[in-house]
Order: sequence, then structure tokens, then C-alpha cells
Amino acid sequence: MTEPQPLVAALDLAGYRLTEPRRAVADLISRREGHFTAADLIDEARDRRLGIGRATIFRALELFTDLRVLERLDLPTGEHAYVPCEPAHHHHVVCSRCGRTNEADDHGLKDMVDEVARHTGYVIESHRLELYGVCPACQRTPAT
Amino acid sequence: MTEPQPLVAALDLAGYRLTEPRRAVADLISRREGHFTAADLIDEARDRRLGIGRATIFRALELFTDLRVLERLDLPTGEHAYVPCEPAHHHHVVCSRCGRTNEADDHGLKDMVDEVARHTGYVIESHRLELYGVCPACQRTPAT
DNA sequence: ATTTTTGCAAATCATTTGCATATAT
DNA sequence: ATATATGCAAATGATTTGCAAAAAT
Repeated sequence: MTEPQPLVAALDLAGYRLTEPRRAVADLISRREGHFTAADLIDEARDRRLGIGRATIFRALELFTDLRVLERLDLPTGEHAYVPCEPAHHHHVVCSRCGRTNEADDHGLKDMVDEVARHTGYVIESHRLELYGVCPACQRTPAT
Repeated sequence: MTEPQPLVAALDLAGYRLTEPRRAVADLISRREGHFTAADLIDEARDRRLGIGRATIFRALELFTDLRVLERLDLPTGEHAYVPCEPAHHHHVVCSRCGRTNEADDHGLKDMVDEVARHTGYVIESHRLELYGVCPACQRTPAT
């Protein structure tokens, strides 16, 4: 197992201990396409009898999120989901059928933000943009 | 009390019953600036002894959200907040200090969405954009 | 009169925490 | 050796639900 594991690398880089449970969570995450919820990981860990506690999974998710290798999204349904991502600022397109995600270039968003700032007088500090749609693969598949 | 109450009007228009508790929730909402959480309303209702049940407040919030006179946001902290809004599609700028909100013109966003669609092959169905910053009033006030 | 709403309490769901034990450094 | 991380079970917090009583139509 010498594949790069960016999640684990991020832990190491930030000086956190590389424990078995954390590696296992990183592994659970890396084998997923698109977004997933904490419950997804907890269920899978239970089904595969990995012996990782619920709390540990939540703690790992929080840690990865703090390290910005994971991003927490709020789906329109109100569910909390996570997506692995690069540390740079960016946005996601989330497929509403399969959950697969792609990064969305936020080219042009900056101008819009400036415009809003000018218009409203706010000093804009951050923003979140989430796009939802149907990915190319799902477009070829009859809707569920 | 003949002021227009758009929340109540929306209920009526959609054929829901205009009950005392719903009017009271609409009233609690209308006297707020900016966003608020379900807990805010529940606390206020309790403090003012309005005799409205927790469940009723959640049910009213859900109803108003379905009617699109209220929008549910997910703040960066993970809290769920609501803002009253016009039924048309739009976005908000939320002040991170006082919670006041303004509408953000999404001028220019459409081009960006089209660009992402072209780039990723997704058929974009919807999006959420939330901007956070400091409003003009708070800029004049020393930070908390 | 009938249907929709309500309030309450209990249930559910997601997430967090305390703490003694186990593990990585 | 020592600090950090884990698992468990219990605690918390938010939201939902069942149901008999109350209110709107």
C-alpha cells in the first residue's frame, strides 16, 4: 500500500499521530466517489467490522475538515455531507443522482462578489457556492 | 393590525388555515432583523409566554420554507438559520456580526454557471450561494 | 360536522463528551 | 515514558412524531 494517501499525508504534515483508526477512516473516504455522510462511514465501518467507534469517525472527519482536505457541505435536503478536496479555495458541483462531485471553477465569481460588495456596502469575508445538477454519467442513465 | 404580513398572506394563498400559532410565528419572524434560528424563536416564544409549542414552531418554519417565503441557510458554523425572503430566486449576504441580511444580485452568476456546465458536462439544476461579511453598520462598530 | 392544527411528551437522529485504557511518538 | 488518541456509553441538542384535544373551515 504505497499509493499516496493525501488525507494521511495531511495528518502527518500537521503533526498529528498516524493511528490505525485514522488511516482506516482515510481509507473509507478514499474509496468513495463523490460526497458521503458521517453515517455512511459509520455504517460501512460497522458492516465491515473495522472496530472503529462512532466518536472516532466524527473526530477524524472534524480533523480532516480542519486540515482542509475535506469539506463539509450542506445538501439542499439539510443533510451534512463531506467531500475530499484540495486545500485551495474552490467550489463543487454535486450530482443530485449519484453524488459524484467535480470542482467548479469560480472564474467570474470574484467580479460578482465585488459587485455585491459595492452594492450593499458589506465587506465580504467569505462565501459558499454549491451547484447541483446531473453529471454526464447519470444523464445517460434513466432517472431513478 | 392591518400591516401586510407576507408570511400570513402566503399561507392564505396556498390554502392553509390561518391559525393563531401560525400568526404568532409569522409575527415573531417579522420582528427580526436578519437571520434567526428555530431556537431563537422557541426561546422568544417561551420568554414571552406565547404558549406556542416547540413542534408548532418547527412545523411553521417548515411550512413557510415550503412556501418559499422563508429560506433555510446553513451558516458556516453548521447552524441552521432562516431568512424571510421574496419568492424569486436570489441570494443573501449575511453579516457575520449582527446577522442582518441583504439580497445579493446574482448578476453574472449565470454566466459562471453556464461556464461550469460546459466545463464539467453537468446539467446544472440549482445552486446555492451564500456570502458572508460585515455590514456597513457593523463596520462602524468595534468588533465584538 | 369535518378536516386541519395544536401541544405535549416521547422518540429519533446526529453529534459530542467524560473517562479509563490503549497506542504512537 | 509521555502525550495523544481511542472506544464505549452516556449526554446533549436539534428536530420529528404519535395522538388526543382544540380550532378553523
